Amino acid sequence: MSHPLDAAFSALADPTRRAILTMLLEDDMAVTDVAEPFDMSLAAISKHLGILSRAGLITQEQRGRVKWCKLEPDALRDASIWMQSFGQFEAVNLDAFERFLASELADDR
Amino acid sequence: MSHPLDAAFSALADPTRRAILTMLLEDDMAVTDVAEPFDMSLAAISKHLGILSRAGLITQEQRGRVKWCKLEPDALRDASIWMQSFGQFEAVNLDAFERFLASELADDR
DNA sequence: GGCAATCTCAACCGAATGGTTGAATATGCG
DNA sequence: CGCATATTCAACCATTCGGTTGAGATTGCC
Repeated sequence: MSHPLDAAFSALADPTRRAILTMLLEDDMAVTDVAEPFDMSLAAISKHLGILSRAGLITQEQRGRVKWCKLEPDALRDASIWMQSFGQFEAVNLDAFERFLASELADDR
Repeated sequence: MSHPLDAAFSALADPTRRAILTMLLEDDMAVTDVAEPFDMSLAAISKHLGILSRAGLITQEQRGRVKWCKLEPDALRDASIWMQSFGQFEAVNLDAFERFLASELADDR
């Protein structure tokens, strides 16, 4: 799996991992807390986090005995940019999207 | 693999399939012509095309003994919108993003 | 009809995936 | 120290994946 896009897309292909990313959108989380809502072992979640980490979609920082997981959207952005090249469905560039985001946030608060 | 995003992302995870999509960006192609530049059997490419087709990323139309492959960017668009929601900062209202998309497209053409 | 061309099917193979369990390794706390 | 908490490691298992090969099934052409 040499190309970084391979890792990013195949990490995104799993619904558990996408759910984890969505959770991390809210806030950074410890491994145990990430695992809590899922009906699977902690070891399985630990593996999923490893895959997300190796794909660059999250980073993990050890603090004490707790490992904090943090969303890292750069790899997502690369994948997104790749998809943009199929621009038949959207003439949107990321800069425009960021301006959109900024205005959304400005409106909200 | 119940969720449509599962199929889309895991189809995109393979470099051969991404290359095929890029080729189809140029023009519709017959299966044999798709297979030509790759160093693998026709049957393997046929399988890849089946996966892309089941993911909704392409459609295939039989005409005579030739099966034409056509890029179908709707599934790509769904996946792209999902990813955009992770934009660098905060959670984004998808409805708002769709309105944004619509207005962008309206402006362009 | 006969033959080449186009594409899929079926069976097989090795490697990767997604899960399990039980043990191991740190770390924090009373 | 002794114990609970947090996380990973290692071995295992069933299933899927990405490829192969050889044999079909259609279709077009002379």
